Amino acid sequence: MQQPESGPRPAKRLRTSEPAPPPSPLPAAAAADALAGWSAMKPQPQPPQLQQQQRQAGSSAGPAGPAAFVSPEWLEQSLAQGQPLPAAGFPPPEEPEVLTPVAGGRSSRQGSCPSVREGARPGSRESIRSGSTQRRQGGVDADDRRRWLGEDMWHEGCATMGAVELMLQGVFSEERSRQIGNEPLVQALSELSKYEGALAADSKLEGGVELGSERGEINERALQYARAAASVRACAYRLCPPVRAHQLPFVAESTADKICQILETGTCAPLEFFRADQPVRDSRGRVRPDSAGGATRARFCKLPGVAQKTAERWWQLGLRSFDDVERAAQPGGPLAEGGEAPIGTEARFSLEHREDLLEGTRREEVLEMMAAVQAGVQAVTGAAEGWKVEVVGGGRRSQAAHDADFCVTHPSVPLEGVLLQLRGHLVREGRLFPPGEAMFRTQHGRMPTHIERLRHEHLRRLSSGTPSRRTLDRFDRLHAIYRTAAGRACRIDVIFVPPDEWAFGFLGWVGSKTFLRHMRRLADDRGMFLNSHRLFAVQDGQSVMVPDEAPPRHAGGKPHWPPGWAPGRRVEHERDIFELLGLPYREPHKRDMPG
DNA sequence: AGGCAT
DNA sequence: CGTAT
DNA sequence: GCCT
Repeated sequence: MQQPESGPRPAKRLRTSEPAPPPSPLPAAAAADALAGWSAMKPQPQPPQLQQQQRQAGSSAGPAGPAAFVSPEWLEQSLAQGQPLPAAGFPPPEEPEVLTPVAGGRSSRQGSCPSVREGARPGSRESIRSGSTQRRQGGVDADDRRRWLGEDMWHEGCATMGAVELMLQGVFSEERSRQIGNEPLVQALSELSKYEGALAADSKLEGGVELGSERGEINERALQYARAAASVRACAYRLCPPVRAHQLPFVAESTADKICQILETGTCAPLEFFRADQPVRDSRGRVRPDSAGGATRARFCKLPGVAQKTAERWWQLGLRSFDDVERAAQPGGPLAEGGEAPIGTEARFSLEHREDLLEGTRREEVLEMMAAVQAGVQAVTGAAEGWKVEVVGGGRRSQAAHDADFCVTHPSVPLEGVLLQLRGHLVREGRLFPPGEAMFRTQHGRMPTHIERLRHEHLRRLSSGTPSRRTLDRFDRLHAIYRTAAGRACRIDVIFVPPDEWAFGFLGWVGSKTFLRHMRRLADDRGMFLNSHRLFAVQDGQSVMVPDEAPPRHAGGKPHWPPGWAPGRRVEHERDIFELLGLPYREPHKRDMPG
């Protein structure tokens, strides 16, 4: 079948969509009932979900009584949300506020908070629509784009590009965002994303048909909060209320509301409910029963070897803390061998060493591990010179990281088999906890045929929209637990990248995850396919490597060599990939889009 | 309404 | 089911 | 939940 060489490709996934469920009971009425029923503290006939929520709110986090020590903000937000909020996030008025709205941004050319515009009231239809004549793709008009990006990053093309490309013009540095004053807001949105992400295992039952449990399905709320958090991190001025919908990319009505609440009170309803392990409500005001336990489940997910399904399992067993889990894993408990949900080897180890593993990896430990990897590859290959061992992952983007990631290559020594030798070496040296005791996963031997497989993957995606079955890269890799000289346990990843794929592998392993999603979406928009191995395009129905076999594609999918590029030039550095995609280069510490 | 990274 | 950015 |  002949493939189109340019232009938008067909719909990616053919979903069998069920007819929409009948409209739910009036959300406003239900919400009013819930609040009235709660504040009056009188038992009224109600749906079981509401009763459950009230019990939880009253017993754990709710205030002792409606008239006691609640702040005006608490009352206001509870009314706005149509539900009583946990009181924890609403300190009495004399307490210092977490976030203090301050007029005027450091980088703002306007000299005052640019969100305050003449006449427009926050959140009103008037203010939302007022800029619509100017608005381009991405929902954000040119003036707002320019203020969001800042003068240094702004250029003419920014006025009309799509939202994904616009985002990639930004600078994503936690340090910069902190200096501007937006980092507390970034952290709040990122926290929401993590709670939503921890719930991703929940299967949504609609019309009796299970949705969202298929592999590859995503949690749209987690994704959206991550995008919004990234957008705020790149914002060049200090955000202060009122924040309008479409004032910055990936922030529309719903998120703008939450941002205003966070800026005014330090928190918002879903955040407080998640923190209190209570179920949150969807945008239509309906309780999402599967969202109970967000904070506890997100904490469980931090253990290596534990993800959404296991965390949900533990929550449903009534486990509420690591101590609970530890007790349940004792002989006779539900998580013991022969129990109803036996804990895995990796999770058991992680639980035991949680103090080490949850603390994260210190700088000197990263350097210790890097030296061990460097010495290890030299020892097992006998090649003393030429090894390149680079810190990647969060440790490359910033100082703080939960684990240590290393990309390894050599210009002439064949990498086949080196991973297995290194693995054995580090175990013999006592530096890695051995298999059977802790996380110890390796992938090897997938490299020899990987390019042809990637081409097929690319074409299959293009024609049928079917996503690849396997989503991780094909490099030889090791995921394990390292024992430092001081005896601490640290998560370590070692990835062997062949020299001709170095730039792609390095880019893919430096991340961040959210940054990569944006880059790969942009490649897709351009009719290309980007992964940790290569950049591909389609030509004559074939998948071809860019730039080795074909020029990159630009807007409209047209083949076009960027300045400085011509047939024969190869990708050597990360910067080359940015150029082929038509993006401004960003150093790793400026790719730190939060997740 | 379809798509959301690989 | 968990693994990576 | 936001963008196209």
